[in-house]
Amino acid sequence: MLNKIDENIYELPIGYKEGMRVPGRLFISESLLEMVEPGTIEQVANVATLPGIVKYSMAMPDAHLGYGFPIGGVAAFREDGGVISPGGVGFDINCGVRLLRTDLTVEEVRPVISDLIEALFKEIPSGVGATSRLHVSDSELTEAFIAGARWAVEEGYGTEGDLEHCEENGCLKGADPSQVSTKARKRGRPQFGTLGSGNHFLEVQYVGEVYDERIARRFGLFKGQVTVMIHCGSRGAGHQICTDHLEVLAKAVRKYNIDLPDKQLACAPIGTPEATNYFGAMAAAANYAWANRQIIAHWTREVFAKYFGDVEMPLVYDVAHNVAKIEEHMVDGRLERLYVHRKGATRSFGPSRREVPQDYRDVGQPLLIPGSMGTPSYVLCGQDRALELTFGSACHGSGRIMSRSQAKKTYRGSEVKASLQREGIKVMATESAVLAEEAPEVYKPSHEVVEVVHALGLAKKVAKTIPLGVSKG
DNA sequence: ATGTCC
Repeated sequence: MLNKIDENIYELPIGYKEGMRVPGRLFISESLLEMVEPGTIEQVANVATLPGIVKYSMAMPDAHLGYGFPIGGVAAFREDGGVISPGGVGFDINCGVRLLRTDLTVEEVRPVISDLIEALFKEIPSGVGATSRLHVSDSELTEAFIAGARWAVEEGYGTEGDLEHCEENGCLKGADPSQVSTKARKRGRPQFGTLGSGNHFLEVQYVGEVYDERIARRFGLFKGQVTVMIHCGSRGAGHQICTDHLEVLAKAVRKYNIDLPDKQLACAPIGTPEATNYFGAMAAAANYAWANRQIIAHWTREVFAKYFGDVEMPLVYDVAHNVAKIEEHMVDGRLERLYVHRKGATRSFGPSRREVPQDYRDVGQPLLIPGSMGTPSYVLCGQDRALELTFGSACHGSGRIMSRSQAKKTYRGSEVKASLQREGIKVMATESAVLAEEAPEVYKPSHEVVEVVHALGLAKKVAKTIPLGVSKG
């Protein structure tokens, strides 16, 4: 059924499932493919049946089972005849990663890592349903939905330079706060400026290895340097927005007579009110997430300032790995406007794209690939080759191989914590169960995932960061 | 991921 067509590329032919409009493509190694559940392959095939899908239904090497679309899925739809689907974005709209760099070295930070993590844990609220020490009014929330990270910067959280180093400058155009329900606002307002739970984290790390000196220098990275990685999304706001609009889109599927192999692929034709309204609400959630990461980054800088004085902590970059965006891509020799859905997939634009910030333009955008808790993360650089293969996309992380429930049965939080402590990694979490759910063993090895995208030329390895301490939900 | 089932 899966045909190997090249090294690390497998194709799922149109004939695999009735209704497929395009083939499926998995960008994955043989050994990682063995870890992919059959259901995930099925989801790749299901996405290929959606109206207006262009080229292929794609899966990155960290692919696993998701809601409707696989996590690690990339699908692009033409404006004329295509659809937009919340399943292709995910519940945590604009879940993403940002990386701050410092001019501190691992030798300076390691001796105080325990206190530093305790301070970060205290200052940056985390956990399920955590509430913020920031109190925004309803109109301020509306402004954040519209302006994203810029709203936070204008409120004094961070600098103009931060915005230049955010994907989309930290703001998706077309956000429509009128499509955000009262319920979503009610959940999102008190959580604005919180980390969340699950695989979300704030990690103090250091650059353990540099693979490409020239690009690392361009990103401001050097061996032994301390960095901070923040991984979080749109909290209850994005979750509620997704839930609300799934309900509307389930009806739209019947209204517009769309034949779906799975109800979880609920969608609406681009241009219909249902699709436009979801897109407006999704953009609002994406902007909330960017502002959220911006606020958290600011508080992180404040904590570092207490310990290390007036330390500079520029933003290396901020990537969105759960989002749908309008982008121009070459299709059969023509430039077309496409709705690119990346769910658990990172944009990987090389030098030829004007979306890459000016100071990275000659090398490509940074990609931030978090490892699982206690394992290395990677900084990659976008490559033009990705435009040919994946609409300019690559992997987003390690990818789960064990369910949360199974992980809780298999591991104990206290033991996971002790084992990390033995490696010198300080861990703080609101709930011990989260540590069991996020045990390093429940994820695919991140280095294997990164090797595949590097070998395919989707993104280039630049540096590896090693955890010193982590604050979690 | 998520007020982990209104």
